[in-house]
Amino acid sequence: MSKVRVRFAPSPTGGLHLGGVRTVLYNYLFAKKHGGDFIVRIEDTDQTRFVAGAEEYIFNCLKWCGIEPDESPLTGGPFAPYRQSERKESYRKYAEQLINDGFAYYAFDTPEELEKMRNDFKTFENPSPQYDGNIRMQMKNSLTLPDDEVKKLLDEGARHVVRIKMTAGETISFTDMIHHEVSFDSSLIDDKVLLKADGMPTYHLAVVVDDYLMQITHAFRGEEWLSSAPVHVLLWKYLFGLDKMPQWAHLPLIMGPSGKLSKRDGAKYGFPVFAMNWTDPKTNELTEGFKERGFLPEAFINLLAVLGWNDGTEQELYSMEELIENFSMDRVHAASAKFDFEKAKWFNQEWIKKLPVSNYQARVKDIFESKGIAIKNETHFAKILELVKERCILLTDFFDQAVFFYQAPVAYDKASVKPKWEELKHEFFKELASRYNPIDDWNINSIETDFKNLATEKNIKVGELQMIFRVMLVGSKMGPGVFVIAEAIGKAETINRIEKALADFSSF
RNA sequence: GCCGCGUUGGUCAAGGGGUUAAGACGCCUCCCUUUCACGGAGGAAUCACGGGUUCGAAUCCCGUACGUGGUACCA
Repeated sequence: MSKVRVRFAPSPTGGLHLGGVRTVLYNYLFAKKHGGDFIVRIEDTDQTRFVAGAEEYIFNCLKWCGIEPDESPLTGGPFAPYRQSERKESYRKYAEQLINDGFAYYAFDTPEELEKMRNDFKTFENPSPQYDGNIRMQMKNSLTLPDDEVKKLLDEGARHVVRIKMTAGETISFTDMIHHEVSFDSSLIDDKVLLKADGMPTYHLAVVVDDYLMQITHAFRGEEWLSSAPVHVLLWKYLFGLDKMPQWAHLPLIMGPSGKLSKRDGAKYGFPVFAMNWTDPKTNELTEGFKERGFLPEAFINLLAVLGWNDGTEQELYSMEELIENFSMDRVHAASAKFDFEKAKWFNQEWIKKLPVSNYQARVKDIFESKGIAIKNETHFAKILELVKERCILLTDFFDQAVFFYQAPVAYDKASVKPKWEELKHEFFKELASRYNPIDDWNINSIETDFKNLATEKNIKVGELQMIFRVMLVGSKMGPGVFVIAEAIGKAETINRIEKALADFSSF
C-alpha cells in the first residue's frame, strides 16, 4: 500500500457539478503526483436525499474525465465496503466509545422539542440557537436524565441520537494546506449529532472513522466544510489521536456569474454546470453536461485544474500527465474563483486544435448521424474534420462547419453575390462547368489552374469569382479554401452545385 | 446576529517591501485571407477603503466595507 492515500467522498444526491469535479481532480492529481492511491468512497448515509442512479452517474463522469480510482465500490479494495451505508455497524461502536470516554452523550429530544428549543431561545442577536454547552443541560439527554432512566429508554429502544459534547473555552486549531493555520473557539460550536436516530452516522462521524479505517493521509474537500473541521479535529483527538489525522485542504468554492455556482445558473446563463447530462429521476428534469455540450474531456479537466491553481509559469494548456507532474497543493488559491464560460470555450477550442482528429472523430460522427447525415467513408470524414477543426470551438460546431461537404446548400448568401453578378460571370461559370467536366484526375491543382486560366481569358478578377464560387458550393462566405472544398466534394457534385446555383442566380 | 474564509483589470491570474504591476480569456483597431476561422501586430482596462509600520507598501500590521461559507438527526 502506498504512503499517500487520498479519498474523494461524494454523496450520491444528484449531478456532479464543477466544484465536485475539481475536488476529485485535485485529489486525484495529488495522489498520482506522489505515487499514491486515489480512493472513492460513497457517502450515502442520508436516505432522504439519496438519488437512484447518482452513484453510477458519478463513476461515469470520472471515467469520462479519465480518472480511474484505485479503490472504490466498483473496483473493490482492501478496505471494502466503500459505501457508508454498508459500513453502518462500525460507526455505532465508535459512538459508544466516545460516550464511555465522556466525549459524547445520548440525546432523546424529539424533532418537535428541538424546534421548540430553537424557538424559545431565539432572540434578535441570536437568530439560530444551537444545541450547545449553554443549553444542553436543559434538554433531554444522558447528561440531564438519571442513569436508570437513560438505561430504561435505551432498553425500550427509544429513538435517540448521539451528540458530541463540545468542550468550552478551548481553541481548536489545525493546519490547512491552503489556508495554513485556522482556529476556532470551541464554545461557539454546537453539540453536533454524530449518530442519527436511524443508526446512520452523520458525515462528521463517518469521515473521521472511515478516513482512519481506510488509512487516509490527505483529505481535500470544498471550503463549505471548513466550519465543521473543528468537530472533525476533536473526533480525531478523542478517537484515534491527532498524529494519525490526515492533512486537510479546504478548496475554494467555484462561483457563478452572481454568487455561488448553482444548477440554475446553467439555465440562466446558458452554460453547463454538470460534467455530463443528468436527469433527476424524481422530476425528470434534465441538466446539461459539459460532455453533451461538446466539450472534450481534456479541455474540461484542463480548465477546471487552472481555475484556482497555476504552477507559476505562463503555461495554461496541460494534459493530465502534465497536471500530475506539475500540480502542487501550495499553489492552490485560497480565494474562490468565478467561472467564466468564455474562457472555458477557449480551452476547448485549443484542445480541438491540439488533439488529432481521430481522438474525437467518433463523437463528431455521432453528431452528424443524429442530424441525419450518414458518414460512409471514415477516411474522407477525417480529412474533412482536419480541414475545419481550427474553426470549431465546441464539438457540435463541426456540423455547421462541415455539413456543406455532405449536402448542397439550401440557401445562398445572395446579398454578397448580387452586387457582383453580371452576365459575363454567368458565362464564366457555365464555361467553367464544361471545362471541369472532362477532367479525369480531379485534384486541387487542376481545379485551381482551370479556374484561374479561364478568369484570365475572360478578363475577370479572380477574387470576385472565388467569392461567388464559394457561395455556390457552400451557400455562404465561410469555410476553408474554395478549391479545397471543390476537391473534397468531387467533380460531379461541384458541377452540380455550379449549375444549381446558376439557375438560382439567373433571377438577378 | 454569531463564527470561519476571502478581496490584484469585466473574468482567470503572476508578483509577497523598491517592477514601466507579467500572462491568458473577453472587448477594440490593424495586418494576413477578396470568405469564416487560424495566425500576427497593437490598444483600452487593475492592486476594495481608511489608518498605521517604513526612506519606500499591491506586498507587513490593525480596522472598516464588501463577498462568500457555516450556524440541520444535509452532505
